Amino acid sequence: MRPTIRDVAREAGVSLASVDRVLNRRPGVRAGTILRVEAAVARLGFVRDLAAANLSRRRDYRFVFLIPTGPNTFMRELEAEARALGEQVRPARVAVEVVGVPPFDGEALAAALDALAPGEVSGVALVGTDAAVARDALVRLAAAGVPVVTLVSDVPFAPRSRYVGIDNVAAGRTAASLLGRFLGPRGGTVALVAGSMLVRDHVERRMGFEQVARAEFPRLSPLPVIEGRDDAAATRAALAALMAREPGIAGLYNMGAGNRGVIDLLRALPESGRPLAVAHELTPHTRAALRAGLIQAVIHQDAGHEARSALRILRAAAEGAPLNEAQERIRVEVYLRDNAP
Amino acid sequence: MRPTIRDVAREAGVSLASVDRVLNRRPGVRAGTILRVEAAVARLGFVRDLAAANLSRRRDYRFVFLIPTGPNTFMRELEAEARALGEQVRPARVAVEVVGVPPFDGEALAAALDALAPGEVSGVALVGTDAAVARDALVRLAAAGVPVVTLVSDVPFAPRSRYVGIDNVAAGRTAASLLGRFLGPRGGTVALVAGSMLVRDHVERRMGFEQVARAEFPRLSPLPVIEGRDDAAATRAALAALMAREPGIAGLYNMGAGNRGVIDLLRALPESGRPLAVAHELTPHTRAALRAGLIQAVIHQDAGHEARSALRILRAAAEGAPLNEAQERIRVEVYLRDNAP
DNA sequence: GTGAAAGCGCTAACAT
DNA sequence: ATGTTAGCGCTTTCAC
Repeated sequence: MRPTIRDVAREAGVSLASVDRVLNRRPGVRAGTILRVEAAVARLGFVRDLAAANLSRRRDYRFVFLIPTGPNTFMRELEAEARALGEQVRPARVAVEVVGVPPFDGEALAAALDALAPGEVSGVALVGTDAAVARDALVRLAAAGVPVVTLVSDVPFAPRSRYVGIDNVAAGRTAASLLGRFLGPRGGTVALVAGSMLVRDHVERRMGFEQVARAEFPRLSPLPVIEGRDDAAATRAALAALMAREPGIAGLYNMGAGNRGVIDLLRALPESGRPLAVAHELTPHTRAALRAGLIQAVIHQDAGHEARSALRILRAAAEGAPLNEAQERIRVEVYLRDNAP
Repeated sequence: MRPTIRDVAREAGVSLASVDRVLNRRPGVRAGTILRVEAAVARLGFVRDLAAANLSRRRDYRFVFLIPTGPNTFMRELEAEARALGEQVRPARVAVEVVGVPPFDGEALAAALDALAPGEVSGVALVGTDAAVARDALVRLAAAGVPVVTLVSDVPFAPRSRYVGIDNVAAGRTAASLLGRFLGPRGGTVALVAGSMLVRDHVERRMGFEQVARAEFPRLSPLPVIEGRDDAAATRAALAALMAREPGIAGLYNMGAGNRGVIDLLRALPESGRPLAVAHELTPHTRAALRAGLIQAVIHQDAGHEARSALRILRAAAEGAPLNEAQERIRVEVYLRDNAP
């Protein structure tokens, strides 16, 4: 039988309340008593039952996830994961609420953040738009004592703020490595497509790509970045225009969303004229394109893992619990046709 | 305020005990009462507090992990993860015990399994050795009602038995894809190294490799598999012998452990004569080799994820709870120098 | 069949 | 500074 605070109290010769005070480091206990209780705890190997403690405290948690609206497949998956997670943790008395926010819109994000009543929310996770207004709203929220994590795209707003997502520089480096090796010693020109150079993740991916291209694959010539605003049609049009004025493109790296546009364009090209392509996020579209050989590799981040990780981090912050850091590292996943799930 | 069984009882006009009986589908309740309770549950949106339920049931869990002994870095990491996990879940009244078992030894594994008293253990996770004796012991254990999962290397012993680990055929396919692309149109002969063709994971990796090599990279010529028993020295010796009698090896796929032996040998080779290499499991050694350019890619499985997944599955089985299947899928991770964490 | 009441291990008033 | 006691939400005897 595992020891309880009653056992500890008896062993230390004090009351339950004193044991509780010591365990929770509450004031009002003599130093000597503290020592006796701690000795008893050590002797018995006592470990406090978290469930019982939380039950007694009748704590309820409410966490809010701010996720961009719009057709972006990855964001929709992230939202679905957050909602599913909410169902899963409900029996443990924690509520997860998903709030939609217009994408690429710092003002809207700031407004949504300011609308949160600090007393009523135990923590906030949000997909960042790196604008000054948003940063300010985050600072206010954190100042009010609400734990905050940024998801997928970071907004560094405080020295100790946490980011849940991949290392986007590493992702860009990986893309360059793959394209560099796949293209071989001949190299070639490479088209770079982003959603917007105003979101941090795309900027960082580009940086990583250039680093490796320059240092290790000098025969790789990246063209200036074109922007597709994470929209399929716009991306396709911009890319088509680029290919028209820049013949002989050998490689393609889509750092943003809008993969449907890229894939449609690739499919329309004669096989001999198709660049080798690397894209982000495994979705039904990119998976099909991998299988069809239209895309050679996909760099991926696991939305479910990110949602769970964000919740674990917020929960730990809310209850002052420790964290298994290794579990929270989001992987830069690489999928070829053969290991795609 | 979230509803409790008291609210449900009041709403349905019955007692707490009846509500409890209905919620837990225990017999001895009239059909009409059941309906009234269920209606009240639905009306109030009642969700049972799991922590309180477990507390009241005063349930303790004890799970046993059977992990091969020996110097295999990956297995040591798996053990460390299992132990760390044990610390983490102790406050929730679940104990995780790690038991060492000699590797590649079906008899020893069977003996360890038979030594488990079915009544005293809530679930067992084990790294499989696919021998008949082990399979029989697993059947006995499962028949005694103990939930079982196989880890890393499967032992199919029952139609509904669960396996926690990567799809090793996909891993082998991925290795072939990478080597095929990296070597380019010239192709070349490829050395295949395994620990033992008696463990299922290595056999499956080989199968996957051959599939892709034949179908997609006909210029890739895999040599017959050599075995190193997951031992660095033995692996190095066997590989050196192979290279001596088979000059001009262009690629290398180590499906097993013993990476230290492979890496030492590669380092000793003149740079021009080094095959491009793909290995399994990211460890300090393989990470360093990636950075040094001695290995081009590592196929990895996350030991921490596997340990946590095994525990979640066993726990769910023990308490009859549902599972988030997506969370339990172990990824075939691919690491190049640039995305290695 | 159904209900009342006593806990599970811990916390939080409220005494002392 | 320390102890007593009444719960937290649920399960489980044991009566009725």
